[in-house]
Amino acid sequence: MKHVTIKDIARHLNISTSSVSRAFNNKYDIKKETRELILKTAEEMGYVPNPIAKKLSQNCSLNIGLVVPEIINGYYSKVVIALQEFLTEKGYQVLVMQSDENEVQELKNVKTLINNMVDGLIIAPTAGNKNTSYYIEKYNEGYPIVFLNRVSETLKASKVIFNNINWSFFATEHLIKQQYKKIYHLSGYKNLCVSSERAQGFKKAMQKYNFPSENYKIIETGLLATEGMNIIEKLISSDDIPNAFFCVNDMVALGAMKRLKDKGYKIPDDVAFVGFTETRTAELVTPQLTSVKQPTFEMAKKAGEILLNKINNPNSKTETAIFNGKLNIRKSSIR
Amino acid sequence: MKHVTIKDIARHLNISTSSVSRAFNNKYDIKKETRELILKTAEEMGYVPNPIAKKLSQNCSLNIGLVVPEIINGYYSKVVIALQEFLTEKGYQVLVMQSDENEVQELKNVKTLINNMVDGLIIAPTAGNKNTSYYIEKYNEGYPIVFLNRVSETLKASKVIFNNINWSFFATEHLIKQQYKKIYHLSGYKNLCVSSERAQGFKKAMQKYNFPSENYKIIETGLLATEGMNIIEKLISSDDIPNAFFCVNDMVALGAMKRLKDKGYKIPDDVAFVGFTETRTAELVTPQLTSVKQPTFEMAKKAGEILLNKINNPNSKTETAIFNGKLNIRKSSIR
DNA sequence: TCTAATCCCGGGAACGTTCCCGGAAAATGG
DNA sequence: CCATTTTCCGGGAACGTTCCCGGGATTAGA
Repeated sequence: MKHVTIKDIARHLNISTSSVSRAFNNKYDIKKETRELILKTAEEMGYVPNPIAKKLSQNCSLNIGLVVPEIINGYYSKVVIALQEFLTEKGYQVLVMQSDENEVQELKNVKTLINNMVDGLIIAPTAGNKNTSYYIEKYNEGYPIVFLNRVSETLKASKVIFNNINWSFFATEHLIKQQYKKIYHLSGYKNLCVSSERAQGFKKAMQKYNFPSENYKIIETGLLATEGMNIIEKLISSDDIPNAFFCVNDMVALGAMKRLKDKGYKIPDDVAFVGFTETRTAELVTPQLTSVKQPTFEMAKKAGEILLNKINNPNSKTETAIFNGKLNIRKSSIR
Repeated sequence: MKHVTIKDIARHLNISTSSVSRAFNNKYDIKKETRELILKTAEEMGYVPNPIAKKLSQNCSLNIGLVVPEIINGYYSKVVIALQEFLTEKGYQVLVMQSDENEVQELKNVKTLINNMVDGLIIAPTAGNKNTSYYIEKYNEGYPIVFLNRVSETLKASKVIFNNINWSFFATEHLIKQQYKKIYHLSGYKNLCVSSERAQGFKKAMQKYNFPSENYKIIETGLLATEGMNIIEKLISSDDIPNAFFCVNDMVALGAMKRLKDKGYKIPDDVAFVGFTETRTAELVTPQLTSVKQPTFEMAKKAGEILLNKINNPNSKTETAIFNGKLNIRKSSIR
């Protein structure tokens, strides 16, 4: 288990450690032959560079911190994978922490990561803005941070976001064109920007198509399937079921759909559904769920690119990337 | 952004760096008052220890490598979270890599992690055994490795596994007791031990209850929903649909169920379903899917415990933990 | 042929800890 | 009061790299 080091190679070849180091870092001031000799004997001696020593001497950790709300959520597990792949290839390691939709936990995670000397952070914040000011402070101090997905367009920091307003507008428009006359929006937490943006898009569509205010409604629920179920219970008991639901995400849609089906409603004949942030499950339920697909991989990768750029080039400008998606129309929303 | 170090504190208090180090590591040979003084001024000066230097000097990385087939799979995202929580609390960091059900990728991941000097590895191997011999070799050299979930009971290494045989026996028995007379098992890859174990459990039940061989069948599919869908197509075209399916996992069950529903079959009246490794979706489809729930968190945590024990106590014995689960009976399998 | 530039390489400090060793001061024992 | 132990602390090497500095050898320029 004893590791062979740069010194062993130097001693073995009777040269200096500097030269060995130079050979590995492909520096200019080394003769081609000696470089090749060093690499060859290093290979033979089974040398692998010690990343920890390297980190200490260059004082950077080559670690990137990633904070997401919930890994079990398919969206964020894709984010994790995408960044994992992208950053590993660039020589970085990714430390993932989840905040469980809890601001206190989130801040704790970020501080843990900073204390562990990550070279930069990618954060998909939870609802609420209690921590944002702290992050912005760090960001303004020059600490490389990129916000992903859950952050408002007005935030003054590098970020990668989805065009929620437009795509929830399109999703709603689709329902309108299918001639559904009474449409409710099941919204997420009010203080979560993606929720409010999606609600805005919904409202915009309602107004553009002159829906009378008694024919649409925005109901705040949450992000979980159970919350979709609960709201249906309430609506049924107050006999207030519309023709169609546009939901803040697939989970809420699936929960609501499930409960309505159990109560004997026919989907989409009695009630139509459109979700958001397409999940794997969307295609496994009956009827299949119409949903807005986001380019998750691309968004995550972009966040990685912006972050690395900031790390390698500290006074690079604040960057904002806004992505568009695709409305996958399935049986849950067509007559 | 300049970090304050142990030396700064030493200089400021006019003491040695050794003492400062001792104060932080709570070593015995330091006076209580000086220790408190040091901690206090360190706090005031905003000192945070540099983990990289610590790692170098103790030559251990305090990193644990975790290799899973697929993070997007709900089971493994739970594993990731559980280990993340457990190991972070113990002062370790977790580096997660996914192998995408690909042996080559898996080996590459493991080697990357080893080169990055992880102190130990937790591996949930993909199907096939090409890499296992390499891992066992490392294990026998004393490298701390714990296998999780996907590994046969006969493997001579520390491992945490689920009692697949018994619980697929119970699941099958449940279908038998519901009076289903013709039951097929949709199995995963043949060379994946969890698949073959689950098939064994199924067969055991069939034999115990004296099912004639024309009334049961084991069909090899895969682990994905689409594979469940495809097999149904085939069975329908050869007019070979049984009364009940016991499936290797929920995804296959959900795919198969979906396709049967689309073709007009009633679940569970025409065909019943039981899955395995309960997913979130199990409760969102109609009818809800009966499934075997595994104690994922506990299993992952146990793997972490065994690993840490091995790291801190290199000649600790090989350990095997076998877990049991629970059959959650829902509408998809009751008359 | 002499000077200046270029090319290589070695020496050694630095990164921020831990930890071993030895010694001074204090406490203990008789 | 002296010898011995205990308590506490400082010095400095070590961990394995990188990187700056300087100097010798080689080449280029006239």
